[in-house]
Amino acid sequence: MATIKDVAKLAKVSIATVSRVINNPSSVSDARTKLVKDAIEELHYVPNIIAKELITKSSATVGLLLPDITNTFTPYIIDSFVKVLSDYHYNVVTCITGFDDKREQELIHVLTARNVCGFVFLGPRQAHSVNNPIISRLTDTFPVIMLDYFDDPKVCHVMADEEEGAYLAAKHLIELGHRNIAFLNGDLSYGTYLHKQAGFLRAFEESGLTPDSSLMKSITPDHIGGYQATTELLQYRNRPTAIFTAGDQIAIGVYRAAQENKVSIPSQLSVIGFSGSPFSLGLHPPLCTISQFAPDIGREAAMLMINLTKHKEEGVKDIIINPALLDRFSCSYAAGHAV
Amino acid sequence: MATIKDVAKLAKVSIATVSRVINNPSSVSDARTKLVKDAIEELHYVPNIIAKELITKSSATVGLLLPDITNTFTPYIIDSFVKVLSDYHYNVVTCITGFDDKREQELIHVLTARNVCGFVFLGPRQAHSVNNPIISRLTDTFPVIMLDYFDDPKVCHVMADEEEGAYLAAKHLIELGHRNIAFLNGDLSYGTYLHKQAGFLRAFEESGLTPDSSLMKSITPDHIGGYQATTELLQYRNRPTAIFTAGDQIAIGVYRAAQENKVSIPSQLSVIGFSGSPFSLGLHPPLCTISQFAPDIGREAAMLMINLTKHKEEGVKDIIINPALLDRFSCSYAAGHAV
DNA sequence: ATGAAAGCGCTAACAG
DNA sequence: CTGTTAGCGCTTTCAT
Repeated sequence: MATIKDVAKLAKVSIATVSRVINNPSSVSDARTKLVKDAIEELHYVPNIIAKELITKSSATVGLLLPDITNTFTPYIIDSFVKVLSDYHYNVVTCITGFDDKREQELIHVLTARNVCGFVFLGPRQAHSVNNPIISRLTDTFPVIMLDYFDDPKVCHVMADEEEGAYLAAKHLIELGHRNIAFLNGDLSYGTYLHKQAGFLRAFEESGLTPDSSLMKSITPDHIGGYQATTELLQYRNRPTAIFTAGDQIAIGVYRAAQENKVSIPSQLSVIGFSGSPFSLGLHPPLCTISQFAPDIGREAAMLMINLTKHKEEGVKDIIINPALLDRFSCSYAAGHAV
Repeated sequence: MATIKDVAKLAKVSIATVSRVINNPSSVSDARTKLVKDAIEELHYVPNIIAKELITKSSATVGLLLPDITNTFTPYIIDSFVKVLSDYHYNVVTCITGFDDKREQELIHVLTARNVCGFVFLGPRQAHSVNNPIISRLTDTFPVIMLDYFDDPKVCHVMADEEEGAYLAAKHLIELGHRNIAFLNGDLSYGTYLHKQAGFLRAFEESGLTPDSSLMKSITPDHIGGYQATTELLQYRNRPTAIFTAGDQIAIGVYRAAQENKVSIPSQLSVIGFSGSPFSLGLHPPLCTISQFAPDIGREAAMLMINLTKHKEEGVKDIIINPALLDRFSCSYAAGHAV
């Protein structure tokens, strides 16, 4: 790889002049500018951004940490996040923790050593993860953006109001006349599932109803967990007439279990998912779901990081996105409900 | 952020000694090692990898370029790719081109400037993309790994034999007695779809059969394209008894169209997908599909990159993974076929 | 075993 | 307008 020295030598100018035609072209005479540009062309010279950042003490690389990428929600956030940042000439180093605390800690360390300008954490995080104090301390040095619940006023949040989303879902089912409503949720040690539960309960409370706790389950939040739980639920004497799932992936399993048991959606079983990934439209019938507007989350997180770093915008800023009920064809009135 | 100087000052040693306790501990006395380690601890010192790489002229960052991440296949490759690389202390800068040639070119340029150690291209690529010559020239300086068809002996390939995969799918349907077999494929200017077509045709040729070209369609390779095409196909007088799709996503649309038209899978319509993403198991009935073993592709690509950079392994190496038919419940014998 | 000094590729005063 | 010089954070001879 050619360096600035090689260019300077070939163009018969000093390296300072080369640096100037790249960073401050107006300060160099036309004649020398041409000389330098020709040399750059000839040598296929590409300035070393790393070296530049070393001396300017800047960085345009953001570290993105996430536990899992193999779901239908995360990639949509990454998509807009990465695209917006690259529009502004930022790079993203993607790290996958696999829900492993030790690994996450190492990755945070490596990203620090790699001179990132900030951190973004995407995906479910345990309220009492051993790394949470480390992340809190990170805010002394870097902007930290959480795309999830995290209880520290020094980190920024960009996320949907998931409590409200779950509230919307439960309220919708209650208004349709359902009373035996199952809730297929994840592990409550994660903030996301805890808040979804809170929203679910709030809808019941508001209606003066009491949820059947035997229908509220903590499962592995994927299609397998959804399939197993639904298969069980359909045997219950207080069999649910509606199921709300903490993620669209879970709903896939619900659909399969329902179809295998010849339970028709929505006439015999209403289903609402959570996340609003496009593929939920591909199910039959198209899944009613709570959209978190993944692309918006990614875009807003990217813009916030840019403001926090480039414009040195001060003050912690939280961006909370309103979730919305995407009413489609997987919900209907409960049997016997007066319309 | 503390620097090596700060540590040296606090430990009252030279910066060379600090560097040694980090990189070559055996060459420093126990007493000074402790002094330095205490100072590192106290200052939360993290060595700047960037500066180190600048001087050692090394790099452990690989550039990953892909057109689209919002599908059910790509994330599985990224998952294993990123995880294996981080096990070996490599980082991955992820860039999304959005099928935009200009953007891809800029991203290649930026990654070069960011001192990556190599490039990986993941996802469909046009056989005559304007950037292909640029990528070819990249091989003069960097290892380049293609996770797709690319016609240059200087780039490495890690991918499934997709021609063989399509052949397997078509052969399976033919052996089940199907003759009216539809093929929902993508744009043939992309190598991946062209080779799938070749495999499809080979199976027919081998059986002495001629495919019905009116059943071979180039569509947008997602669930919407699959839905639209299938809705049409089901009106045909030579209505297909089986459909092979170039991707699992397309098959989602096929399922929906079939269900809406009360066409039962597999008894009235057999379906085979392509890619083998786990979610295809969640469909009802579970989708028969050609697995490309995405996690293997990611892992092998990562290991190859490590060998190419760390061990300076010479010679271009291609790793071709055998696809496999995952026979599940979406295919059955053609009506009237002798069993 | 340890420190001084040179230098990776680059920018940014400082002279001229 | 242009070149010289110092130095970003770090490693690595070269002496001692």
